[in-house]
Amino acid sequence: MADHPESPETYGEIDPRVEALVHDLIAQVADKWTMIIIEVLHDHGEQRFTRIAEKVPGISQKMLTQTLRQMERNGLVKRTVHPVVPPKVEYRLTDLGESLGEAFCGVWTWAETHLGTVEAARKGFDEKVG
Amino acid sequence: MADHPESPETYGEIDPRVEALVHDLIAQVADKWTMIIIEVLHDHGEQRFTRIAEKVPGISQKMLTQTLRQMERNGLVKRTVHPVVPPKVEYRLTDLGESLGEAFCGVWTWAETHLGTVEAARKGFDEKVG
DNA sequence: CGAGATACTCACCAAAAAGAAAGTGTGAAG
DNA sequence: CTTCACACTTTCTTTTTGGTGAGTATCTCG
Repeated sequence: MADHPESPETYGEIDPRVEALVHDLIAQVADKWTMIIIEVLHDHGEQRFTRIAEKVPGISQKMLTQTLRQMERNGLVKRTVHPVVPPKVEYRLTDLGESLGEAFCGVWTWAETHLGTVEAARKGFDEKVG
Repeated sequence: MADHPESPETYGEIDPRVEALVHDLIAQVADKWTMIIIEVLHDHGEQRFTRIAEKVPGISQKMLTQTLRQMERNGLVKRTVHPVVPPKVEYRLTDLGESLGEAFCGVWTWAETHLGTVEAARKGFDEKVG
Protein backbone atom coordinates (compact mmCIF):
# COMPACT_ATOMS: atom_id res chain seq x y z
CA MET A 1 0.00 0.00 0.00
CA ALA A 2 3.06 2.26 0.23
CA ASP A 3 4.80 3.46 -2.91
CA HIS A 4 5.16 1.79 -6.24
CA PRO A 5 8.82 2.25 -7.07
CA GLU A 6 8.26 0.48 -10.39
CA SER A 7 5.74 3.09 -11.60
CA PRO A 8 7.92 6.20 -11.66
CA GLU A 9 5.16 8.76 -12.08
CA THR A 10 1.82 8.01 -10.57
CA TYR A 11 0.45 11.43 -11.30
CA GLY A 12 2.20 14.70 -11.77
CA GLU A 13 4.30 16.68 -9.36
CA ILE A 14 1.73 16.96 -6.63
CA ASP A 15 2.91 17.35 -3.09
CA PRO A 16 1.44 14.39 -1.26
CA ARG A 17 0.67 16.64 1.68
CA VAL A 18 -1.47 18.83 -0.50
CA GLU A 19 -3.00 15.73 -1.99
CA ALA A 20 -3.93 14.40 1.40
CA LEU A 21 -5.31 17.71 2.55
CA VAL A 22 -7.35 18.15 -0.57
CA HIS A 23 -8.81 14.71 -0.15
CA ASP A 24 -9.53 15.40 3.43
CA LEU A 25 -11.07 18.77 2.93
CA ILE A 26 -12.99 17.79 -0.08
CA ALA A 27 -14.35 14.80 1.69
CA GLN A 28 -15.47 17.12 4.42
CA VAL A 29 -16.78 19.93 2.35
CA ALA A 30 -18.47 17.51 0.09
CA ASP A 31 -20.06 16.18 3.16
CA LYS A 32 -23.75 16.82 3.05
CA TRP A 33 -23.85 18.49 6.42
CA THR A 34 -20.70 20.60 6.23
CA MET A 35 -21.90 22.14 3.02
CA ILE A 36 -25.24 23.08 4.46
CA ILE A 37 -23.79 24.38 7.67
CA ILE A 38 -21.37 26.63 5.83
CA GLU A 39 -24.30 27.98 3.93
CA VAL A 40 -26.45 28.52 6.99
CA LEU A 41 -23.65 30.25 8.83
CA HIS A 42 -22.86 32.36 5.82
CA ASP A 43 -26.46 33.45 5.31
CA HIS A 44 -27.46 33.96 8.91
CA GLY A 45 -24.24 34.82 10.68
CA GLU A 46 -23.33 33.61 14.12
CA GLN A 47 -25.77 31.05 15.46
CA ARG A 48 -26.10 28.79 18.42
CA PHE A 49 -26.30 25.04 18.36
CA THR A 50 -30.05 24.65 18.47
CA ARG A 51 -30.62 27.42 15.93
CA ILE A 52 -28.37 25.66 13.46
CA ALA A 53 -30.13 22.39 14.10
CA GLU A 54 -33.42 24.06 13.26
CA LYS A 55 -32.10 25.37 9.98
CA VAL A 56 -30.70 22.03 8.94
CA PRO A 57 -33.70 19.75 8.87
CA GLY A 58 -32.92 16.09 9.21
CA ILE A 59 -29.61 16.35 11.03
CA SER A 60 -29.16 14.49 14.28
CA GLN A 61 -27.51 16.01 17.33
CA LYS A 62 -24.69 13.59 16.95
CA MET A 63 -23.92 14.59 13.40
CA LEU A 64 -24.28 18.26 14.13
CA THR A 65 -21.83 18.09 16.99
CA GLN A 66 -19.47 15.93 14.99
CA THR A 67 -19.53 18.13 11.93
CA LEU A 68 -19.14 21.31 13.92
CA ARG A 69 -16.19 19.89 15.84
CA GLN A 70 -14.51 18.86 12.66
CA MET A 71 -15.06 22.28 11.16
CA GLU A 72 -13.67 23.87 14.28
CA ARG A 73 -10.60 21.67 14.15
CA ASN A 74 -9.96 22.72 10.58
CA GLY A 75 -10.36 26.35 11.50
CA LEU A 76 -13.53 26.85 9.51
CA VAL A 77 -15.68 27.92 12.43
CA LYS A 78 -15.12 29.69 15.69
CA ARG A 79 -16.87 28.24 18.72
CA THR A 80 -17.69 30.60 21.55
CA VAL A 81 -18.91 29.29 24.89
CA HIS A 82 -20.76 31.65 27.18
CA PRO A 83 -20.46 30.37 30.72
CA VAL A 84 -24.08 30.76 31.65
CA VAL A 85 -26.81 28.39 32.54
CA PRO A 86 -28.43 26.93 30.60
CA PRO A 87 -25.40 26.70 28.31
CA LYS A 88 -25.01 29.02 25.37
CA VAL A 89 -22.59 28.22 22.59
CA GLU A 90 -22.27 30.19 19.41
CA TYR A 91 -20.71 29.28 16.11
CA ARG A 92 -19.59 31.51 13.32
CA LEU A 93 -17.58 31.11 10.15
CA THR A 94 -14.00 32.23 10.27
CA ASP A 95 -12.44 34.05 7.35
CA LEU A 96 -11.07 30.71 6.29
CA GLY A 97 -14.54 29.23 6.41
CA GLU A 98 -15.93 32.05 4.35
CA SER A 99 -13.19 31.69 1.80
CA LEU A 100 -13.83 28.00 1.48
CA GLY A 101 -17.47 28.71 0.87
CA GLU A 102 -16.48 31.02 -1.91
CA ALA A 103 -14.04 28.57 -3.44
CA PHE A 104 -16.78 26.06 -3.42
CA CYS A 105 -19.10 28.33 -5.29
CA GLY A 106 -17.46 27.25 -8.51
CA VAL A 107 -18.63 23.72 -8.01
CA TRP A 108 -22.11 24.83 -6.99
CA THR A 109 -22.32 26.97 -10.04
CA TRP A 110 -21.09 24.16 -12.21
CA ALA A 111 -23.72 21.85 -10.78
CA GLU A 112 -26.48 24.37 -11.35
CA THR A 113 -25.32 25.14 -14.85
CA HIS A 114 -24.98 21.53 -15.92
CA LEU A 115 -27.96 20.16 -14.08
CA GLY A 116 -29.77 19.43 -17.30
CA THR A 117 -26.80 17.90 -19.06
CA VAL A 118 -26.13 15.52 -16.22
CA GLU A 119 -29.74 14.49 -15.93
CA ALA A 120 -29.88 13.82 -19.64
CA ALA A 121 -26.68 11.80 -19.53
CA ARG A 122 -28.05 9.71 -16.71
CA LYS A 123 -31.28 9.11 -18.51
CA GLY A 124 -29.49 8.06 -21.67
CA PHE A 125 -27.21 5.75 -19.75
CA ASP A 126 -29.99 4.16 -17.76
CA GLU A 127 -32.02 3.50 -20.86
CA LYS A 128 -29.18 1.70 -22.59
CA VAL A 129 -28.51 -0.38 -19.53
CA GLY A 130 -31.96 -1.00 -18.09
CA MET B 1 -38.63 15.16 7.16
CA ALA B 2 -40.47 17.31 4.61
CA ASP B 3 -40.80 21.03 5.21
CA HIS B 4 -40.96 22.89 8.43
CA PRO B 5 -43.85 25.28 7.97
CA GLU B 6 -43.04 26.86 11.31
CA SER B 7 -39.52 27.79 10.23
CA PRO B 8 -40.37 29.81 7.15
CA GLU B 9 -36.91 29.83 5.61
CA THR B 10 -34.61 26.94 6.26
CA TYR B 11 -32.07 28.29 3.82
CA GLY B 12 -32.60 30.53 0.88
CA GLU B 13 -34.67 30.05 -2.24
CA ILE B 14 -32.89 26.98 -3.49
CA ASP B 15 -34.75 24.59 -5.74
CA PRO B 16 -34.71 21.26 -3.91
CA ARG B 17 -33.95 19.46 -7.19
CA VAL B 18 -30.86 21.54 -7.64
CA GLU B 19 -30.06 20.94 -4.01
CA ALA B 20 -30.32 17.21 -4.42
CA LEU B 21 -28.29 17.14 -7.58
CA VAL B 22 -25.63 19.34 -6.13
CA HIS B 23 -25.32 17.08 -3.14
CA ASP B 24 -25.21 14.09 -5.38
CA LEU B 25 -22.66 15.46 -7.75
CA ILE B 26 -20.55 16.96 -5.11
CA ALA B 27 -20.57 13.75 -3.17
CA GLN B 28 -19.41 11.98 -6.29
CA VAL B 29 -16.89 14.49 -7.42
CA ALA B 30 -15.59 14.87 -3.96
CA ASP B 31 -15.09 11.19 -3.95
CA LYS B 32 -11.46 10.37 -3.50
CA TRP B 33 -11.24 8.20 -6.57
CA THR B 34 -13.31 10.35 -8.94
CA MET B 35 -11.12 13.31 -8.23
CA ILE B 36 -7.94 11.44 -8.95
CA ILE B 37 -9.30 9.84 -12.07
CA ILE B 38 -10.37 13.18 -13.46
CA GLU B 39 -6.89 14.41 -12.90
CA VAL B 40 -5.23 11.40 -14.45
CA LEU B 41 -7.45 11.58 -17.49
CA HIS B 42 -6.90 15.29 -17.77
CA ASP B 43 -3.14 15.03 -17.56
CA HIS B 44 -2.62 11.92 -19.66
CA GLY B 45 -5.56 11.94 -22.06
CA GLU B 46 -7.42 8.84 -23.09
CA GLN B 47 -6.32 5.79 -21.17
CA ARG B 48 -7.33 2.19 -20.83
CA PHE B 49 -8.46 0.48 -17.69
CA THR B 50 -5.19 -1.00 -16.59
CA ARG B 51 -3.26 2.17 -17.34
CA ILE B 52 -5.58 4.14 -15.10
CA ALA B 53 -5.25 1.55 -12.39
CA GLU B 54 -1.48 1.93 -12.53
CA LYS B 55 -1.71 5.68 -12.13
CA VAL B 56 -4.05 5.48 -9.17
CA PRO B 57 -2.14 3.50 -6.60
CA GLY B 58 -4.26 1.84 -3.99
CA ILE B 59 -7.47 1.57 -5.92
CA SER B 60 -9.06 -1.85 -6.24
CA GLN B 61 -10.46 -3.14 -9.50
CA LYS B 62 -13.90 -3.04 -8.02
CA MET B 63 -13.70 0.61 -7.09
CA LEU B 64 -12.13 1.55 -10.37
CA THR B 65 -14.89 -0.08 -12.35
CA GLN B 66 -17.51 1.36 -10.08
CA THR B 67 -16.17 4.86 -10.19
CA LEU B 68 -15.67 4.81 -13.92
CA ARG B 69 -19.22 3.56 -14.47
CA GLN B 70 -20.61 6.29 -12.29
CA MET B 71 -18.62 8.88 -14.15
CA GLU B 72 -19.82 7.49 -17.43
CA ARG B 73 -23.40 7.62 -16.24
CA ASN B 74 -23.00 11.23 -15.29
CA GLY B 75 -21.50 12.01 -18.65
CA LEU B 76 -18.07 12.82 -17.30
CA VAL B 77 -16.21 10.19 -19.27
CA LYS B 78 -16.64 8.47 -22.59
CA ARG B 79 -16.04 4.72 -22.66
CA THR B 80 -14.90 3.17 -25.90
CA VAL B 81 -14.79 -0.58 -26.33
CA HIS B 82 -12.62 -2.02 -29.06
CA PRO B 83 -13.93 -5.46 -29.97
CA VAL B 84 -10.63 -7.23 -29.92
CA VAL B 85 -9.12 -9.91 -27.82
CA PRO B 86 -7.80 -9.47 -25.27
CA PRO B 87 -10.32 -6.71 -24.57
CA LYS B 88 -9.37 -3.09 -25.00
CA VAL B 89 -11.42 -0.36 -23.41
CA GLU B 90 -10.49 3.27 -23.37
CA TYR B 91 -11.71 6.10 -21.23
CA ARG B 92 -11.48 9.79 -21.82
CA LEU B 93 -12.93 12.90 -20.24
CA THR B 94 -15.86 14.49 -22.00
CA ASP B 95 -16.15 18.25 -22.25
CA LEU B 96 -18.40 18.05 -19.25
CA GLY B 97 -15.75 16.13 -17.38
CA GLU B 98 -13.12 18.67 -18.29
CA SER B 99 -15.32 21.52 -17.20
CA LEU B 100 -15.92 19.89 -13.88
CA GLY B 101 -12.21 19.51 -13.43
CA GLU B 102 -11.84 23.20 -14.02
CA ALA B 103 -14.62 24.13 -11.65
CA PHE B 104 -12.91 22.05 -9.10
CA CYS B 105 -9.67 23.89 -9.51
CA GLY B 106 -10.96 26.56 -7.16
CA VAL B 107 -11.09 24.11 -4.35
CA TRP B 108 -7.72 22.65 -5.19
CA THR B 109 -6.24 26.09 -5.24
CA TRP B 110 -7.90 26.94 -2.00
CA ALA B 111 -6.45 23.84 -0.41
CA GLU B 112 -2.97 24.57 -1.66
CA THR B 113 -3.17 28.15 -0.55
CA HIS B 114 -4.49 27.40 2.90
CA LEU B 115 -2.63 24.22 3.56
CA GLY B 116 -0.55 25.86 6.25
CA THR B 117 -3.45 27.59 7.90
CA VAL B 118 -5.45 24.41 8.17
CA GLU B 119 -2.56 22.41 9.49
CA ALA B 120 -1.89 25.05 12.09
CA ALA B 121 -5.53 25.13 13.09
CA ARG B 122 -5.55 21.39 13.49
CA LYS B 123 -2.40 21.41 15.53
CA GLY B 124 -3.74 24.09 17.81
CA PHE B 125 -7.00 22.28 18.25
CA ASP B 126 -5.40 18.93 18.92
CA GLU B 127 -3.09 20.41 21.50
CA LYS B 128 -5.91 21.97 23.44
CA VAL B 129 -7.90 18.76 23.31
CA GLY B 130 -5.22 16.04 23.55
C1' DC C 1 -39.38 19.91 45.13
C1' DG C 2 -39.78 18.91 40.39
C1' DA C 3 -39.70 20.38 35.64
C1' DG C 4 -37.44 22.68 31.93
C1' DA C 5 -33.81 24.60 29.09
C1' DT C 6 -29.19 23.86 26.61
C1' DA C 7 -25.43 21.53 24.60
C1' DC C 8 -23.67 17.96 24.69
C1' DT C 9 -21.71 12.63 25.40
C1' DC C 10 -22.17 7.67 25.30
C1' DA C 11 -23.53 3.02 24.13
C1' DC C 12 -25.73 0.22 20.92
C1' DC C 13 -27.23 -1.32 16.46
C1' DA C 14 -28.26 -1.48 11.52
C1' DA C 15 -26.95 -0.29 7.06
C1' DA C 16 -23.78 1.00 3.68
C1' DA C 17 -19.29 1.22 1.75
C1' DA C 18 -14.98 -0.71 0.70
C1' DG C 19 -11.32 -4.24 0.36
C1' DA C 20 -9.55 -8.90 -0.92
C1' DA C 21 -9.59 -12.71 -3.64
C1' DA C 22 -11.13 -15.75 -6.93
C1' DG C 23 -13.68 -16.58 -11.19
C1' DT C 24 -15.07 -15.56 -16.36
C1' DG C 25 -14.68 -15.39 -21.57
C1' DT C 26 -11.87 -15.43 -25.66
C1' DG C 27 -8.37 -15.86 -28.87
C1' DA C 28 -3.40 -15.77 -29.76
C1' DA C 29 1.19 -17.41 -28.53
C1' DG C 30 4.32 -21.13 -27.06
C1' DC D 1 -3.00 -28.24 -24.55
C1' DT D 2 -1.65 -24.79 -21.36
C1' DT D 3 -0.82 -20.11 -20.42
C1' DC D 4 -1.47 -15.34 -20.68
C1' DA D 5 -3.65 -10.82 -21.38
C1' DC D 6 -7.49 -7.76 -20.30
C1' DA D 7 -11.51 -5.98 -18.32
C1' DC D 8 -14.31 -6.99 -15.74
C1' DT D 9 -17.93 -9.62 -12.11
C1' DT D 10 -19.02 -12.02 -7.98
C1' DT D 11 -18.77 -13.33 -3.32
C1' DC D 12 -17.29 -12.78 1.19
C1' DT D 13 -15.53 -10.17 4.96
C1' DT D 14 -14.29 -6.05 7.30
C1' DT D 15 -14.66 -1.28 8.20
C1' DT D 16 -16.96 2.83 8.47
C1' DT D 17 -21.16 5.57 9.04
C1' DG D 18 -25.05 7.22 10.90
C1' DG D 19 -29.36 6.95 13.55
C1' DT D 20 -31.71 6.32 18.22
C1' DG D 21 -32.37 7.09 22.64
C1' DA D 22 -30.81 7.72 27.16
C1' DG D 23 -27.88 10.15 30.36
C1' DT D 24 -25.40 14.53 32.37
C1' DA D 25 -24.58 19.13 34.59
C1' DT D 26 -26.46 23.38 36.25
C1' DC D 27 -29.33 26.98 37.39
C1' DT D 28 -34.06 29.14 37.17
C1' DC D 29 -38.89 29.23 37.52
C1' DG D 30 -43.39 27.83 39.44
